[in-house]
Amino acid sequence: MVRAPCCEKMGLKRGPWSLEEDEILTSYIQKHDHGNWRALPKLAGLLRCGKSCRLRWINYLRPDIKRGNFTNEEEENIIKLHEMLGNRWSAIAAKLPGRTDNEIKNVWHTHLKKKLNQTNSEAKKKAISKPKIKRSDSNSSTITQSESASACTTSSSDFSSVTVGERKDIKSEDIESMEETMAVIDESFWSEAAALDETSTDMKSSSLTISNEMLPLQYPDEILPESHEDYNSNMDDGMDFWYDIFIRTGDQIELPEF
DNA sequence: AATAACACCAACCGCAACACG
DNA sequence: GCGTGTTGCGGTTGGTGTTAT
Repeated sequence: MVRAPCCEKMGLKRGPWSLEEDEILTSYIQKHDHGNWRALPKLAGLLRCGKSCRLRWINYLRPDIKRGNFTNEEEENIIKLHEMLGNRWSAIAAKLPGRTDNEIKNVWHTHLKKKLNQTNSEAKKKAISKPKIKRSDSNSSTITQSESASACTTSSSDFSSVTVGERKDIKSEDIESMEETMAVIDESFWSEAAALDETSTDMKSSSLTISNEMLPLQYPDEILPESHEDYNSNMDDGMDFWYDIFIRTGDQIELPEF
């Protein structure tokens, strides 16, 4: 069976929809439901292919579509969902009532991708001056990057992982052990840390002790990569560096210059 | 004022998955 | 299990509006 030629070859109309066409399609679907999309245009009296009608209805005419700009909350949700699901726009749209996959895809390519890249490059710059971390326990030596890398494989529950430095290859077993305890502190951590440093009256040096109040800044568990493959795809999609220093409650961080 | 460059977004295309006989 | 038709999805395109030169 040969694929049916689409629209133009069949003498059907293409391009932007007129108000009249919208009205015809809307009133037909309201009366009869869409049923078979392929048969719909003929039944409704439209010179369009079924595919085009379906798209128009789903992305524009459906009554439950939310119009207007995306709120910050929606944008943040998209970013988080994209980290989790990748380019599965329909799955992302399913979590955002009133928004279509096409709209989300557009907003991702026009705004969020740039926004994320900008955020990452700023974070990269900040990461150049790495903070020193002092352990609060008996062997309170400053943590080095190699130490932190080895900490990756530990599953000690009182550790939180923080990212600092360039991307490294991480084995899938490392990911598994990290998933239980891993939390990534992102740019907001450093800005918040800086703000704390500025406002704190008893803080003489530019250092910060990790306290429980800071824990909510950690990445929520549900947006961690589900698999090594997901992890890699996230990395390829702009999240191209992770800090790899591990901190825990009570640790003291000497903050970099801001 | 003209036009080039850029940004946005609706619509299209091709493919894969699914449904059904 | 296979062939065919339909639907849904993600990537891409191109028209239009806006901003910069």
